[in-house]
Amino acid sequence: MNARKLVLSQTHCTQIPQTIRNSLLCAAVDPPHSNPPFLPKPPILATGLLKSYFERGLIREARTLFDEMPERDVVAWTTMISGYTSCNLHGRAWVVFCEMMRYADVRPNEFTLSSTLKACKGINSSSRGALVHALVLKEGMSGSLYVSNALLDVYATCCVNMDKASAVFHEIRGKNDVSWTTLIAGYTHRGDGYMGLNVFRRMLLEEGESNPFSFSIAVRACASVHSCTYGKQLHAAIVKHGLNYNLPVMNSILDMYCRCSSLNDAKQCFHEMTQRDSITWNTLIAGYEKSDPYESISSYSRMESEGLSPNCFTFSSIIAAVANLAILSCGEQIHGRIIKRGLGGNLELDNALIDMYAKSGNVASARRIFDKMPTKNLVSWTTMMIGYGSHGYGNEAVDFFEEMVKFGVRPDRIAFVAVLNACSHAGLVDKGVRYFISMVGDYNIAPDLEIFGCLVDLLGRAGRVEEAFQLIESMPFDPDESVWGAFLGACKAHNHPDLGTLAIRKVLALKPKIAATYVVLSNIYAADGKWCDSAKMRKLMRRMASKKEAGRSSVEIKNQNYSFVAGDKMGSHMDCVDEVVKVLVEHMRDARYIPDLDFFIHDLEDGT
DNA sequence: CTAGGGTTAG
Repeated sequence: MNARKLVLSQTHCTQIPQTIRNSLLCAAVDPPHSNPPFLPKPPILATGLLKSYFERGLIREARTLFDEMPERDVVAWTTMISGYTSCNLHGRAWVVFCEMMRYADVRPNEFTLSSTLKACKGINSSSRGALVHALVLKEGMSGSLYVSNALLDVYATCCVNMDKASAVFHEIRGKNDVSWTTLIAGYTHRGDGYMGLNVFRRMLLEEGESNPFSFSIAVRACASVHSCTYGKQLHAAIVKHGLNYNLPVMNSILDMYCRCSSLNDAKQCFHEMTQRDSITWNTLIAGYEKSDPYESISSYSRMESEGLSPNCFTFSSIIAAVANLAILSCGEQIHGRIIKRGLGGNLELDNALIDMYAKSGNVASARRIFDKMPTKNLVSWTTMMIGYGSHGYGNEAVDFFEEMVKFGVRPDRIAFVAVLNACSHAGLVDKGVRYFISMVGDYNIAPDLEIFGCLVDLLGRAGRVEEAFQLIESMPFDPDESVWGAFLGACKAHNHPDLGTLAIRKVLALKPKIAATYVVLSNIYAADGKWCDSAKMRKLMRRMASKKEAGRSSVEIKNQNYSFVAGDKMGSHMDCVDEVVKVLVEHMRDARYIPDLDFFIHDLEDGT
């Protein structure tokens, strides 16, 4: 080591553990006698220091030290690569690997290759993974289980399908549980839960051995296919293997019950858990968020009273729950707590807040959050767009979409659904059609049934009913209830009785599951004077509605929340609602709006 | 110096 190196080491050493510092300084002051002076020992100590820097997140220091190292062996290079990936700087890790291959006179070993493959996964690049794959073959490293498993993981997470991953998997001789779990996770994380479960079963048959990792990912697969039956079987197997004391495994079981909407099982599972961490609570809170927002909020207070502090995940769920209930004052309170806890700039939380303010009718506040965000992603833009679109600002929503594209954010399918809905409500038919063409042509997004539904609605609302019908006939999907429903509305609004009759037949053949469909049908019959058919629809609807919990609406009046279902009598509060409705009707008359009484719900008693 | 699992947003 030269003198310059010694000085540098001392400056670096101010922030490192005493033991490393001492050994490094000793090594620098007293070179080992066993080494001849012109053949320096490999920089083992400096590499140890490098690793220590990365563990503490001291990236700049690590880089400076590495740059100053007079001699850098494979281990030093590999430490840089794995150090960067462990700090989530996968791009830099890749650059170091390229530098090593280009300029350094060292050959990569199995450590280097598997660390580099992890970096490829981090930057989501299967092509770079394939490059490393070639190198693996060239270096004769394909026998290394670590390398093969890392390669399998890159292909499983970054490729469009599982072909390459499964090819790698089948070539591994002496597969271990990591190989199996990586394959299962690959299928499961891309939404192919059945295939994931299939591989899991094969693993149990062939391996005869299981591990907690594979169990929790298999449980996740059950959740993704909403199979509570498989989930319960796995739960039983987990108890049998004594894994019901493994916290991550039980968290995944809890999540599975929530996602399968088995809230009673979720509740029981939660109570039986001997150990709970913040993920347990977050899972429960997120699970209740969709079906029982009140319970979600009360779980949150219980979580806090048990001394666990909520994090971004907790608040995201709570904000979503509040958004579903549209209780603005509560949302503002939670927003305050988020700021107090210093979680203000979190991207996902800000996105949830935009949605909450927009759903509570406060589009301006939503926009304020959006404007203040240090970084925005596609979800931020889309949420804001939906906020505009669903409050009658169709033109603003469309402008917003344009601005987003100009900003360099690439829209996905959901963003197109949002902009098409906005066009539909703003009456911008031609623009909407152009967006559809651009979506397919410029963005290479395959339209699905939902997108075709938007298009049918767009054409139908604008009165281009025949075109809408041709579209339904020519699209590569079987139209569902919502497509026919949108079309039916158009037939009625623009007076196309023949196509309307056809649509009615099609809708009824699908045995509708949405109550609103029966309302539309009933009203169409009623408008036509077919009272008997109309009543039949009401009857079918009531029979269906009684099977499931009624959809509740919430309203906030003077800091009081009222929740009610259609047809509810809210007692004395009803007077207040009636008053508001009367005022609204006055406004409508002033604006010379002629109400379409055909759309009024004909609440006929059965048999009339 | 190396590989696999659990919770967020449109």
